[in-house]
Amino acid sequence: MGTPSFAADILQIMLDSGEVEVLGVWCQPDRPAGRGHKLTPPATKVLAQKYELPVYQPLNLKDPADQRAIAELEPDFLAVAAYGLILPQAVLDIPRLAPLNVHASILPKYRGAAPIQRAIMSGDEHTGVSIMKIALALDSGPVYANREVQVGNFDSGALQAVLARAGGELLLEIFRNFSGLIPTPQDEALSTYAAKLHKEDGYIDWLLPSQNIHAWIRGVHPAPGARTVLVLPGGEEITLVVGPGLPGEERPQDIPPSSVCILGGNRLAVATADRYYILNEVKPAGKGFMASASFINGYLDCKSGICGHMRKP
RNA sequence: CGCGGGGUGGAGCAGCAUGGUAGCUCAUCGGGCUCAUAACCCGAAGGCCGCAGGUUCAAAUCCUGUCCCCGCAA
Repeated sequence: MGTPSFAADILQIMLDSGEVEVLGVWCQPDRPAGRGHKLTPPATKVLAQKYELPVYQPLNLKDPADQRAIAELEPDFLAVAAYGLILPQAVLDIPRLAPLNVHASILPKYRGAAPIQRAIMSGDEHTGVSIMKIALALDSGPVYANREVQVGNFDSGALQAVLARAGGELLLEIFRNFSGLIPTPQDEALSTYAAKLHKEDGYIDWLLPSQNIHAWIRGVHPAPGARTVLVLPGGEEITLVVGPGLPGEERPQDIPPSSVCILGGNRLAVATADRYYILNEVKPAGKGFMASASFINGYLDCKSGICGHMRKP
């Protein structure tokens, strides 16, 4: 049971293993999405159909008929990842062995909707995946196992793929050794909550040190995206979404933070509290991502010195 | 019928309301300067202006149709 690509990646691992019999796939109903509001199927559904697996898309799982449909399959496990629905106790009681959830953090830290992003934004050096028995309260069940992953220089999109793989493999291990496993209750006192990200969370504060900015941008990339507004000397403003870049050389005294400069090698840089932050790619409003050198060529007049400054949207 | 932006030499853009020599910043190639360079100077190549019709003496520019791309929102 799961809906977005994180869940689809894990499902793919189950299918590739050949060790698991997937009885059915549950995901949220197709929703109008994308340009023109075309009805779009979730990632897991697309994958399930490719393998001709039965797909179920109930609005919720409160209807006894939908619950019965699950029960009739007589599953050993329920494996859930980013499903986006609350499972009633009646559903949790169905599997013969256990209802399991793959969560992209080392619980009890980062319960909730955006564990990957929040871990990166906080500058954590590592995070991971946990697999726990599902309880009624959000992400609170006792943990069977977890696996750490280095955050490194990943952004959320890339780290999600890494965590999905780790989660899938861990899930397989649990399936294999389930009879010997005893889950460990979470320490409630240590729990933290990773709230869903909103667009405003992507607004960059250029007055922070470059490392914090670097972590922040990677955390919110690619969704909801790191946003800022470039104010040109003439007063014209360009709204930008920026991709992850790199901290650069130290900021000279006479360049105030949030100034935008072009450094040697045609690099687009923003002054922060301590260093320059070098932008690799940038997306002007209404356009796609482009190399920052291309942006300079097409949008900026100046070749050196301060070419403008950034402000929050 | 959700809202919007765009298709112009390899890249990113300007030009289009007031039709009439194809522009800018890069990249590329050649030459020069320099101990040297991603710096600087000089020069060159490279475009049927998405496609199809229409209006006109004349269309990148106006009109119609068509294809493709992208962003937002969810």
